[in-house]
Amino acid sequence: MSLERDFYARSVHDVARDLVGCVIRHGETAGRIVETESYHMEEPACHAYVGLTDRTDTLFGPPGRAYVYFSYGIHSLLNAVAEEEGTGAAVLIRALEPVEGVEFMRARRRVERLEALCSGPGKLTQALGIDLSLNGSSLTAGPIQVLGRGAGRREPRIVVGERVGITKAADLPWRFCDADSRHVSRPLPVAMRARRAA
DNA sequence: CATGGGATTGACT
DNA sequence: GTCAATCCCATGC
Repeated sequence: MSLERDFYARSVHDVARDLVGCVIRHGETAGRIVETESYHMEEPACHAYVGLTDRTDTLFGPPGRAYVYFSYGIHSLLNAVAEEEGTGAAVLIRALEPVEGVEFMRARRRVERLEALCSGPGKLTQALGIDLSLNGSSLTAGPIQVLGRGAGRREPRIVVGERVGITKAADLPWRFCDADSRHVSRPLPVAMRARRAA
């Protein structure tokens, strides 16, 4: 049921789109992915743009591993390494819909609202207990697992938008959101702003 | 070795 | 809408 290496050894943009609707699990907690972004070494917003360094080692490694890095001195951000070994590319996991272990998430996050638990890349790592020590770990063998969209589950309706919070290559449409989810992070993509659920 | 920027969040005006 | 917290890592002296 876990996604295998071949799933990740493809165009990082296809991987990002196809990860929406999949379930990510760590320990007692799990959530359904509702938002991702793709990053590729040929474009300056990607950490791998600078080439192979100690930091980007994981990005250039084999597909199907976790790239976890620290942001703003506070947050761990989780990515799934994609494309063949030697190509620096990864999918940033930006938001989840909580599925399992909601009380663990509430305890770690110290907030109650379901929509506040995992609606951002720094929030979901805190909720799932993911930190820098998991950088380079396998997503196919664990401890972090990624499960495919179950058979019979609906195909998510995907809205594409511009990536969030970057200053370089900010116009590329490499953000993928579940159009029907209330757990997508702010700011919402333009295509999701007008329609408010009744 | 010193410096500065960043794929964020939460609190506040 | 603004802004600070806080630390890893790349770069440059």
